[in-house]
Amino acid sequence: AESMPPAPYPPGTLGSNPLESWTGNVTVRKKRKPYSKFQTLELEKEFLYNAYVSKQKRWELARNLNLTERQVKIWFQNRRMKNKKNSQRQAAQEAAANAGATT
Amino acid sequence: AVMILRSRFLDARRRRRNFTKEACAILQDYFYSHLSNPYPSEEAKEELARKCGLTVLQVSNWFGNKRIRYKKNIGKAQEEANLYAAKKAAGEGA
DNA sequence: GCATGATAAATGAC
DNA sequence: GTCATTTATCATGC
Repeated sequence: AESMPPAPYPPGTLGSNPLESWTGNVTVRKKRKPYSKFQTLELEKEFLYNAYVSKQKRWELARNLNLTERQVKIWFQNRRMKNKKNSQRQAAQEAAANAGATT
Repeated sequence: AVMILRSRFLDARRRRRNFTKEACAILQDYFYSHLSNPYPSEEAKEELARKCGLTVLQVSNWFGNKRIRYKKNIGKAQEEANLYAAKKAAGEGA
């Protein structure tokens, strides 16, 4: 089975080729803007304290870093995913090392 | 200066290596064979990863980059790549 | 000098 | 909340 494309596809508004309907992503999304070094460092410091930020803390961070609460929330979500990904990567490397050592 | 040293071993982008031609051929073959829905399932990704000697994450990255970069080239020379799968399939059939 | 792989913001499904 | 994505950006290969 195949995965479903994540974005909603309004009917009839897609590309010319019916074979490639997935190319018609009509969602209007904000352009990605990298955060400043200061913003990233402050967020990282708070993430080190706890991976889940309270609403109160989120409000303070948003105000101090000139971000929206939504941006702070999403940053922590992405940061947790990054953490998990790195953990899995490290675990896989260790498993490979052990497999090589046991032979 | 400090951050440059930090990222030098933390960032995998520094360790980036191009995939082998065999791996790229396998990935492109799947991509152009599923142009109507180039979203491989987790199982398909694992199989592609095994055949290509890559990780599932690398396969996901490749399809993500391929989809967006294919989309940006529609109307240009990218459509010529459609012939890639078509001719290959025809060649195998014959 | 761009092609390419990996990552950082941002969205949507569930 | 997670998580597979989209998209722009980054860093590298050649």
